[in-house]
Amino acid sequence: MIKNKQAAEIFREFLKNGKNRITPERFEVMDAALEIDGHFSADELYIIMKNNKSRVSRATVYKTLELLTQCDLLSLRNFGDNMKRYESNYKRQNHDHLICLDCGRIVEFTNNKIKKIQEEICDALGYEPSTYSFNLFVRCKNKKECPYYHGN
Amino acid sequence: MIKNKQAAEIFREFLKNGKNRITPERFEVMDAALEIDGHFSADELYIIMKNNKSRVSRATVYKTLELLTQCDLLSLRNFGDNMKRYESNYKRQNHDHLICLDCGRIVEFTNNKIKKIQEEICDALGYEPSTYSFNLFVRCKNKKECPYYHGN
DNA sequence: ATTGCTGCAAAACGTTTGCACCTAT
DNA sequence: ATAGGTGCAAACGTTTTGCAGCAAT
Repeated sequence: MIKNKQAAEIFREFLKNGKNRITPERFEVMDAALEIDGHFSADELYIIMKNNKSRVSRATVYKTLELLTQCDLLSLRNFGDNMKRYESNYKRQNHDHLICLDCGRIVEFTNNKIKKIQEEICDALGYEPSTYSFNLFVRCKNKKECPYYHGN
Repeated sequence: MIKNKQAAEIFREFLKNGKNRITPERFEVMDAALEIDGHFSADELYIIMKNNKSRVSRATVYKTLELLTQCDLLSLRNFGDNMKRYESNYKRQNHDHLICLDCGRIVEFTNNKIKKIQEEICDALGYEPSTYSFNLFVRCKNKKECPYYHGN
C-alpha cells in the first residue's frame, strides 16, 4: 500500500512524537508528494491526487504538506509569486534555484559555498542555522533563441 | 510637495520613457514608500497612507509599487509567507535577511561573496543576472533569553 | 471514551481586474 | 481628442477555518 516505506518510517516517528495521529490519508499524501519530480504547489498535488481517484480532501492535503515540511521530508520554496511550492528532500541533493523572468524556466543548481556563508553569518549574529533560500532571478541572454520566451 | 526630489527625478524619467503618465498619486505613493524604514507590504503602505488622510486608492498603491520596483527605487522581497514585501533601495546598501523562525525577528546583513556567486552561476548556465534573494531561516540560540520568542 | 482528524463549504487573505469617470498629454 | 490613470467594488487564486461526523488511540 505505502510506496515509500523508508520515508513512512520517518513520518510515522515524527507523528508519534508530536501526538499527531497516524492516518491513512496522511500517508497517501506523503506518497503522492514524494512521487513528484520537482516543485509543486499544494493545489497541484490535490488535483493530481483527485485525478488518481483519491478521496483525500483539499484541507487534508494542505495540512499534511505542512507536517511533511516540519519533519523535513519536504522543503518549502518561494519563487516570488504568491504561492507556496514544495519539493521532496527525500534522497535528493540540496540545491538552489535560478528563475528566468523572461521565459519562466526554473533551473536547479548546487553551490557548496552557500552553506558556508550560512554558517558564517549565523555564527556572527548568534543564531542557530535552520534552512535558507537562495533564488537567482535572471534574464535570457538571447531571447530570440529561447523557446520559452514570452515577452515582457 | 514632493519630499524626495532626487528619487522623483528618477521615477519621472522612468515613467516618461515607458509612456506612463506623470500623476500626483504616483508621487504620493513614492514618497510614502521611501519614507518607510524597513520592509512593508502593499496593504500596510495603503493603511499608513489612509491614516495620513491620503485619498489614493488601494489599486493605485499596488500598481505604483510595481512601477517603483521596475525602476529600482524599491526591491521586492519574499520571506516565505505569501506576501510581497517592498523595501527602499534609495540611498541604502544592498543587504540580505535573516528570519528567526522562533521569534520572528528579521535581521539584515551584508555579505559580498553572494554577488560573486550570482555572477558565477549565471555565467555557467548562460543567463544574464538580474536580482537574487537570499534568506536565512534560523532559530534562537537561547530561546529563554529571547524577548521575542513565541513558542512553536 | 476521548481527542484529534476528516471532508465539506464558507471565509479569509493579499492581490488583481472591470468599469465608468477623470486627467495628463 | 485620446490614451492612459483613477477609485471603487467585485472577482480572483491560494490558503485557512468552523463544524459535524468519524476514526485512532
